Amino acid sequence: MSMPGISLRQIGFLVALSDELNFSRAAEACNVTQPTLSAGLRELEGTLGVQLAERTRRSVIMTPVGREIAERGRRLLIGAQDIETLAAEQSKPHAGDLTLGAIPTIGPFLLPRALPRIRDAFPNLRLFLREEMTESLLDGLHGGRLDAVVIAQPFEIGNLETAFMFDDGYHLAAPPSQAEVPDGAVTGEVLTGKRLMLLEKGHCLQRHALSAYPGADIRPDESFSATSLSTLIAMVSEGLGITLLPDLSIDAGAARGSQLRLAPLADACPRHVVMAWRKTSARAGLFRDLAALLTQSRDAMRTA
Amino acid sequence: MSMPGISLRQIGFLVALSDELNFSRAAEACNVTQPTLSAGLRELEGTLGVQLAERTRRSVIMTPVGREIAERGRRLLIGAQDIETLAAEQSKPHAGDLTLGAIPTIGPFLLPRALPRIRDAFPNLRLFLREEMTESLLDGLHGGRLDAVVIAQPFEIGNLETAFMFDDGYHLAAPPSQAEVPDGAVTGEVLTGKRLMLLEKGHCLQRHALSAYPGADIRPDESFSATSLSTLIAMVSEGLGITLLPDLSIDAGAARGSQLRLAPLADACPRHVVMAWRKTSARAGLFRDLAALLTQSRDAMRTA
DNA sequence: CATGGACATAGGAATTTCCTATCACTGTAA
DNA sequence: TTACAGTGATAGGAAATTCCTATGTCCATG
Repeated sequence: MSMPGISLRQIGFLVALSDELNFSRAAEACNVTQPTLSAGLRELEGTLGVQLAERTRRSVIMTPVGREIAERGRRLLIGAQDIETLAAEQSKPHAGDLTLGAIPTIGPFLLPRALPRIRDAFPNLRLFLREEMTESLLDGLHGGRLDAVVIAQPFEIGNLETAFMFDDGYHLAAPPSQAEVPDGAVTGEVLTGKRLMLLEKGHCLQRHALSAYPGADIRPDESFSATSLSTLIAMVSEGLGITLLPDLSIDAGAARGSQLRLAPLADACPRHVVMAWRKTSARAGLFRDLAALLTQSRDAMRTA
Repeated sequence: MSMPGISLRQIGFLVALSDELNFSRAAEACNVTQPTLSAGLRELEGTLGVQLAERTRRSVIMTPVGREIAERGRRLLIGAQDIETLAAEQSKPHAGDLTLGAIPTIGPFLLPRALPRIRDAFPNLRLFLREEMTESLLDGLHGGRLDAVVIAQPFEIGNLETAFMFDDGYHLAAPPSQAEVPDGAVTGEVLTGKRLMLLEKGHCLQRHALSAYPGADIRPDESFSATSLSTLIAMVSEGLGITLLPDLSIDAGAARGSQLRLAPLADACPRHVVMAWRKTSARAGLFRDLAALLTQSRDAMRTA
């Protein structure tokens, strides 16, 4: 294993530059001055023997190799940080910073309830929470911006490790006026031929809700799309249509105060809510513990 | 992406130490003096905040974290080297050093014939060849000791990329005395109930030959095992038993000069010979080209 | 034409690196 | 027991590197 001629610092410069496409901003991101970054990149180009970025006076354009190397470099930096994290986890288990992402149809209903429990179990953990849609979460995970994410399967997992947390079924939500929705539990039959109001494109709930009854003739109401579950609930209250709401959101009280008719759909295919992280992550143990805590929190909401 | 506190150089120290378990030898491997490595490792332990190695006066023992971090570090170094290789490949395509491994039942018969062709096509490539058994080759590949390997499927590929090269069938090889083996092509039936002499444990040809006729009652001759194909051929010549020889070795003239009776087994399941390399390798293009050249060389042997 | 923002360059101070020389210790062999 | 060989740690200083400030040069824009 011969010694590398390049340094992580220089790789960091390259990655920052490929993100910012601007020497000064990249330098700032690296906590160095612009000349330092400039020299560092020049030296990297020297040792590698290839041009990594085209500098015109006005803009920076990465060369194809530059882009490729920046991408590999990003993975390298993540690996280096994993090593540091691993060491930190070793000396102070379950402490330090953790950036956790969650999809908007789960995060706001689950995490606030779970926070006391988490704080209690891991008092030295500083939790940074983010809500994004699945695709963005997975990007962030692979790019090192996020450490772990809470998402709903089915979805295309890449090179990820997952821990199952709980299944999340659906309630039918209809305006109080809509008498065709009975009180109490109903089955998927009431939905046949109906049009559902859904969240806007990109939310996995959209896709999942439509496949809650595989083969059934359930279609989206193309004329509406909501940006959040609370908007959706408001729209249903206004009598604009019906929708499926995740059980979790209802148990969390999202529909409390509104005049919805809610009926559990016991026979719907539930979503599988999981915690996911990079296979190479240094804190799989923490993530698994965290997943268990979130499962507990969800169970507590059910019985309450 | 915050800047790492550790350096590749220090990681290199750790990896070398975990390989050598001796500061002086590790230092030599890193081309530094022992005090330098000593200080570097101490500093690494300082920034990581964990002890990586226990130093007694008499020996070095890696701590569990030390081992884990060394393993991750090794992957990091490979990634860094891949970047350098990628850059080199960019500025001088298909040049530089390449360490190619091959199993002993293929390498010696294929590579010598192919060398002129390779030299011709890639005059700036310096090829280092190694012959090892499959398991060792795969280890070397993942550990960065080898860049690409030539092996025979089926086998458990890990995170590898492969390029198919050619199928390699079998000839039945028997002593000249053994009249039960007819001249000309034969089918698997002649083998039923027979005992085959094979290479010693670890050679994939052993396993492959026995499964050339799935379901057939062919068993190894436990009392013999050869260390190389030429030994095996000599043993058959001596009348000690019969065996299956790969077509490639015969076309390469391995049995030339011996008194074997050779009969092609047209209906045997052939081995699939492939080139394999790390998915993350920077020279997939070169490897694919090389595989094509080797396929050509093999075909040339057939027609000749 | 003046301006602001971009990246490159220069020079020097501060830091870091890394070597040689040496120490302190410990098993081993005479 | 003593001498020795081999281990990793330590010290000190020379050399190299790093990285900042200040400045230069070019270009697009108003």
